[in-house]
Amino acid sequence: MALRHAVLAALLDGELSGYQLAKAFDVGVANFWYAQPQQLYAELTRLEKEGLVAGREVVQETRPNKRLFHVTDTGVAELEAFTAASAKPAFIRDDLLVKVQAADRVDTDALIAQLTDRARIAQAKIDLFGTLLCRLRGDRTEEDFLRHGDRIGPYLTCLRGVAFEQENRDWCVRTIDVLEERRQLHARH
Amino acid sequence: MALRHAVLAALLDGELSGYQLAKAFDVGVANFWYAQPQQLYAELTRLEKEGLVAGREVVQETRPNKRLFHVTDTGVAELEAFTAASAKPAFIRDDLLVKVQAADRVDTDALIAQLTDRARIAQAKIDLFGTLLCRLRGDRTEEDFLRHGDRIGPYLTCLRGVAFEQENRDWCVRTIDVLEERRQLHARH
DNA sequence: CCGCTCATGTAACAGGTTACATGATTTA
DNA sequence: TAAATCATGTAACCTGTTACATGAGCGG
Repeated sequence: MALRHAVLAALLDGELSGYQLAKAFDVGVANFWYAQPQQLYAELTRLEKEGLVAGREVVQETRPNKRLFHVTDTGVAELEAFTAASAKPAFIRDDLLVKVQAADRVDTDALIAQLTDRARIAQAKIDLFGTLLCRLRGDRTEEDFLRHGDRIGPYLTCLRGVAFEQENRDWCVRTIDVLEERRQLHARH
Repeated sequence: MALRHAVLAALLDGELSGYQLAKAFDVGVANFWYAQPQQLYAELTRLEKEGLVAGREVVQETRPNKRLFHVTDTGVAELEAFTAASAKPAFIRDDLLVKVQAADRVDTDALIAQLTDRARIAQAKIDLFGTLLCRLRGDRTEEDFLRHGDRIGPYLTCLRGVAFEQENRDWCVRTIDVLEERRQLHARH
């Protein structure tokens, strides 16, 4: 069960409702973990039952009531133990790469379209993460912030996200180039 | 069900036994998909039942007999359909990044050790993929191979793997630097 | 003789995905 | 008036992981 730790790590930045947490898992947290809202609601319930997070009801008038959760001391201890335990190597599972692996035997038109799309999405994420990084470090330089900032965890993971998406985009563009050039060469036959 | 397509794509390069396929999923295929041997044996059985791959028994004397599988025409058609369908965006799920997200609140010693380890593993993969790329392109230059080679799918995915692991390694090293510098600053208090 | 490679699986369990469900308010 | 946002879940299903199981040959 690993989602729980991602939730705990995400909640370190402050109280969040299930809904807000789901939003966080759509942007910044998506750098290191992906989860659907349903999973998060279920996980929050479990974590609360085990005392790793605590929630408080917030009554709203124009909106449905919500419950804001924060990490308890037990929760922090759990994160501590998790961090001390050795991490298993991360692995990639990407449909698009499977398709590229098969590129020699299948129609490349649809593939090029998907690579184009992926490159566009990657660029959007790069832009998003860029503004996120600016917001996190405020008016300090990156060096200064990383040396003296209070909360650098999210910044570091975001740096990783930017690098990942840049590489993602560049690889897509390169692959599109290769496939298109080959298509032209093939057409001349 | 996506493992099936990864298996089909991996089998495009030639007949493989379940055991050999497991080896492939440990090296080259690991660039785009990860799976355990048990999964592969089960998946091969299913794929054979559905006629997407076909196996033939190879009797061996000094070794246990094995069954070599290849993709059937139906299997290629399935891959074709899979490639045409739109890919959902890939996502990352990495324990180590969760730990870095929480880095401000937990002990960093164990974390630095894990980052060091990860950097080492990444470097090993870079080296491995480097030799793999050389083997795939033979004596041709990369440009030449990508333009005129028969089977560029595995090469392209491997390029992606190299870029990913380089970025991985660099980010680990950078993060270690940051955490160690902060530790020294903190120690002076 | 111990551990590695070849070679293939089963069974129980944990975890994740998809589909379904509800309902009020704000914005275009 | 249609769509998006806020807010929370349940249930069925699919997938993946962990543990267990077997057995022969080869190399140090």
